[in-house]
Amino acid sequence: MRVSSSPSRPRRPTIHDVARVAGVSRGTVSRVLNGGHHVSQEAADAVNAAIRTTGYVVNRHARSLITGRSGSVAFLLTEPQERFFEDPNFNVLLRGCTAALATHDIPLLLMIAGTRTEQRRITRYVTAGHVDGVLLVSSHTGDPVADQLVRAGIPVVACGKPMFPAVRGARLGYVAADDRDGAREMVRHLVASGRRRIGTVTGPLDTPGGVERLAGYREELAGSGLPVDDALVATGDYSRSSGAAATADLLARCPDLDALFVASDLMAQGALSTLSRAGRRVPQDVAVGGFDDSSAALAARPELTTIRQPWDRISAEMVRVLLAQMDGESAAAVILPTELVHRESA
Amino acid sequence: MRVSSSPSRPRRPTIHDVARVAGVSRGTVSRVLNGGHHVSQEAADAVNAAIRTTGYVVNRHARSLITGRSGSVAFLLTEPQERFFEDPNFNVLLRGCTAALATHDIPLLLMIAGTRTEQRRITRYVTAGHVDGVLLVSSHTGDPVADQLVRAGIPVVACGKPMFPAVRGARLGYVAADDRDGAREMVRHLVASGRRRIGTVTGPLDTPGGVERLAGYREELAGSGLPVDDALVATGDYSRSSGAAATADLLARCPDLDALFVASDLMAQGALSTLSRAGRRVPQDVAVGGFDDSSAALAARPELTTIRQPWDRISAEMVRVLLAQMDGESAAAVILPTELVHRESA
DNA sequence: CTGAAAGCGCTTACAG
DNA sequence: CTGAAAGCGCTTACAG
Repeated sequence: MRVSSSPSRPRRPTIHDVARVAGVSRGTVSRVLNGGHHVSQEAADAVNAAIRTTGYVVNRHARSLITGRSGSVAFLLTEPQERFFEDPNFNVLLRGCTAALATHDIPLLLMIAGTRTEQRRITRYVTAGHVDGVLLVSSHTGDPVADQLVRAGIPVVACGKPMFPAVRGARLGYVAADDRDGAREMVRHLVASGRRRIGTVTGPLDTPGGVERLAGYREELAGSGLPVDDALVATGDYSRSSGAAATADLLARCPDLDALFVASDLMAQGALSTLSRAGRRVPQDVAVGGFDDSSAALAARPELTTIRQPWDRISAEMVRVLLAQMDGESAAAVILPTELVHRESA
Repeated sequence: MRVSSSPSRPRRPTIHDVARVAGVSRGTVSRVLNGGHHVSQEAADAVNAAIRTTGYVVNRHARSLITGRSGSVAFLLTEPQERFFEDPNFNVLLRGCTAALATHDIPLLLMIAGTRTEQRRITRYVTAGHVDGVLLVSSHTGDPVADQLVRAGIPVVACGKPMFPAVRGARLGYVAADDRDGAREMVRHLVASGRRRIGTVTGPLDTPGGVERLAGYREELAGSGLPVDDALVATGDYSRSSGAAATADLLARCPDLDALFVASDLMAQGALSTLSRAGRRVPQDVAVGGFDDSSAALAARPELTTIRQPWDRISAEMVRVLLAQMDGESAAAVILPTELVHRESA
């Protein structure tokens, strides 16, 4: 039975055509394609020449059918979409992962598990083996998708330290910036510049970034001999508007605050506009430190002093660790150092 | 010959298992899977039940091997990466396309053709049939990738009106906002508010957005009986910094300008900071109108009056048109209306 | 080192 | 409506 190919596209050359032109068997062509082991130099040369003259490109579907591997990787977002798509870091991460995978000739499938239906669909798709591994962007507690993928034995590497407990200790790699240390560095900087009433706007406390940066804030304050006052802590959700709202709360509770450590640049933008509306000058009246060093830091007025997360390295490491896991290595955890970027706001 | 499956993952059920459980042949199962034509209700019910009990999921590789279709679509970026990844619209577009395709159970492959090498790799990948269609984000003249894909007969739908001449009239669909009309609307608004020396910062003039918005600016000015002065025109590249630089030029050349139509919100952000550094108040001294209604418009201070591009509809239309093209329909062009969003800057 | 051959899981004319 | 069968393009033990 022949499936008629559309008339516009001529039949693409197959391994059989290459074999004929090279004067060898299809098995030999395949061996050349797969590393060239157990093939004489002569045969290999003939095959490579034939590949060139025929314009042969491997049919990945046929290959996948027999190897059982798809040759592709998913980039999976299980957050509510808005949050991450609003985040300038997301772009950097996505671009970095795409580029790193391209190096290995592995296409990236973008998947967004916003709704329950989508989650089910994606879980089915991935566990059906349509993808060899998953780069996961999701840091919330009890992510059912991540949980199921890991249980199903799919290699998964998360961005940020995973918090879903069911999975802890399982075959789940991750790559994260050193959130706690970064937060400490920022608070240290604020203290060193003479601030004494330092508030913080945290990320969601069911995310590692939320928890760890708050912990770093508290540790550094305590280490500096400053009181740790819960009235100085407000929680946001990483969005600009939540940063504005949290800052308004803080200002109402502690009118005397003279510095703010905000757990993301985007929230810091919101903090800046609340401060400006309240007539507080930055940094003279209130110093503001952000986190991420995303494009939002440069767009802010004044430009944000912030903690740089090495996103380019994070994406490269995520891909490296995932590929290793797909090759059977055990899941690795990689923690990357952060860096203080000094600008105008603190 | 059996490829040993990894011990951790049990063999997945195949069409054969479903057939056995349902008590029918594999052909019948396949027919049910592919629309259920020529199948009795009884058989269909039995098959569906068997699919449920076995947890069967189709093996797409096997299906693709025989149908010759991959069942996936590429989202291809051929711009220098930085520009688009800096653009907040990009996220909206990417998310929208992913969601629209997901509706049809079609995965989106993200491809970035930054370097020459990448372009070659991607062209080979796509023309080899690894993807059934391409959503193209690239508006520059003479894009070699787009050109080759269209020539190879791959269904392609571009975001924005394509400018590469070699391809014009070929099987290339596109979806675009009405750039010219949007520009006219903004200039009309500026004129109506009493502005007389209206400058513009254009996009790159080898992009339709650059060309069309400039044309709209000129048309509306002429229609309003205002002089069209080339000293009032400066060109940017859609980046924030280029908007800042172009505005500085304009201010030097025409210190008396009282309004600015900036062809993107991001560039308008740059314009705003140049204006602020120059001591010009917005909108009192200089009114500033943007274009896009991206998240940058809301982040700007003052908030930007801008032209809204209907990105959600653009992505949905791109997918619709591409799918139609993949089904053999001819390439369509869709122009979507824009809308003035009135905020603080003008 | 190399060829012949089996088989991956599916779809679809072809007969009935 | 339905089954038997061919065949999509590839990889990989198995013999030689």
